[in-house]
Amino acid sequence: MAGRREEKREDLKARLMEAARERIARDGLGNLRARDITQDAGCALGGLYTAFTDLAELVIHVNSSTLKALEARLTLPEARDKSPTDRLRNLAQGYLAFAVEHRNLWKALFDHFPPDTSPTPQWHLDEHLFLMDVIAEPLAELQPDMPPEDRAIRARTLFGAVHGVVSISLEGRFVGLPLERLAREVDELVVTIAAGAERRREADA
Amino acid sequence: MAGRREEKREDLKARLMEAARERIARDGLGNLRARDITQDAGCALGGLYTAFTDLAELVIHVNSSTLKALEARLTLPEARDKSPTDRLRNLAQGYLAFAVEHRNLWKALFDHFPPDTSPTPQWHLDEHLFLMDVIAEPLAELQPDMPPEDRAIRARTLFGAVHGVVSISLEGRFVGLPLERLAREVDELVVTIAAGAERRREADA
DNA sequence: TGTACATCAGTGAACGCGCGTTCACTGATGTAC
DNA sequence: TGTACATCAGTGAACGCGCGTTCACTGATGTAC
Repeated sequence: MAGRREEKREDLKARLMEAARERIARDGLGNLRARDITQDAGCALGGLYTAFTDLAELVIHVNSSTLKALEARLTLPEARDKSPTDRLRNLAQGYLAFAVEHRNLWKALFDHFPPDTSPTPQWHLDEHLFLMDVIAEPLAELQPDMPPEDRAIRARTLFGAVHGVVSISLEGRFVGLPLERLAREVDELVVTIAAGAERRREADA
Repeated sequence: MAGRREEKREDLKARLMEAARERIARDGLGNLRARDITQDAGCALGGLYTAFTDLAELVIHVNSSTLKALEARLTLPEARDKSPTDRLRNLAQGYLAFAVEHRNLWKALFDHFPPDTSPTPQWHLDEHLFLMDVIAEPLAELQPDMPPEDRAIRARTLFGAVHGVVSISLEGRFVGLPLERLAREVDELVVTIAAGAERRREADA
């Protein structure tokens, strides 16, 4: 049977990714060790380097799958026909929920800086862009006359604002807030920004 | 002459801190090495451990001085008698300017996580609080009826939002924005939030 | 289908090195008289 | 003020170890006939 090799290879890759994912989720990216991963995956230490060029590449693949999971979480059809403001609110709450539930995987998205010798590949950088698109879409409805370029920047700003509020609470430099309270802060922030956008549209008209 | 020893000791501490500060500012916290610091400071490697318990403690002292510099930048008397909204705008622009000008020192404030064996001391955690106070003060003027506890939380949210927008641009995961454009985004965000607060006050009244 | 050879994925002991921290030593500072 | 001794800040070579990566080997998979 042809492809037995490729089959095993894919299986090894999958086991390594799953092991790395679980290690990161449990102990955080900073405590990720090649030896732990390969042990969990049931292969020798060197096996990692037959499946991936190095540990950094494996982490990028884990982050890639985390981004896909986040995307799935944020594009649930539930909010399809709500108002743009409510869709933005849903996005923010979804982002918060995802960050809380997968704290370490979510942190790894922002904490992984591979060395200059093997920088993050473009295909992975591009994977972040869906976040901007998914935000830009309700924004377009709120302010249809805004040029798409400005809208893209505004989407980034909105993401940055929500991400910042969530980070500050979950990274633990400052004292933590009860989750419901944090959710309310995020919600009010988004509502305020959305209302601001709408007022700006009216002012322009 | 008494105190010659203490004098030298203080001098060594100061030289080490200055050397560490410059290294972090130039190469970033992640590239900080005990050997580089002591060489720049003109002492032996072991000298670091007579002045500080370990490298992490030295970094905390550098971060402490960075926070003091930030505080000085944010409490300039220039905006004393402006409107609360304008004072918030000034704070945000000052924060952005500081982050841009001292990017690596500013990053170090958020990137330094000492090991569990010697966690960040309380006195240093407390040093972050001035940020909240300095934001809470204009907020109090915007919404005098808001309970101080909620105000503290709201200050944190506002800080998180501005910090997030600034971070996203300066940490370079996403494509960079021209500084003026970034400044405008931050400004509009603050104006929007301040206006939202004011409208909320009017609604309550 | 079976046998002989070729390939190459996977193995795991060994490498290498970066780097924080230690510690036996010494020479400058402080103390006693 | 000067001398003898005590202290201890500062020295820097050596330690130690964590950990990513390599590489000579081997056994499973693939190919040829």
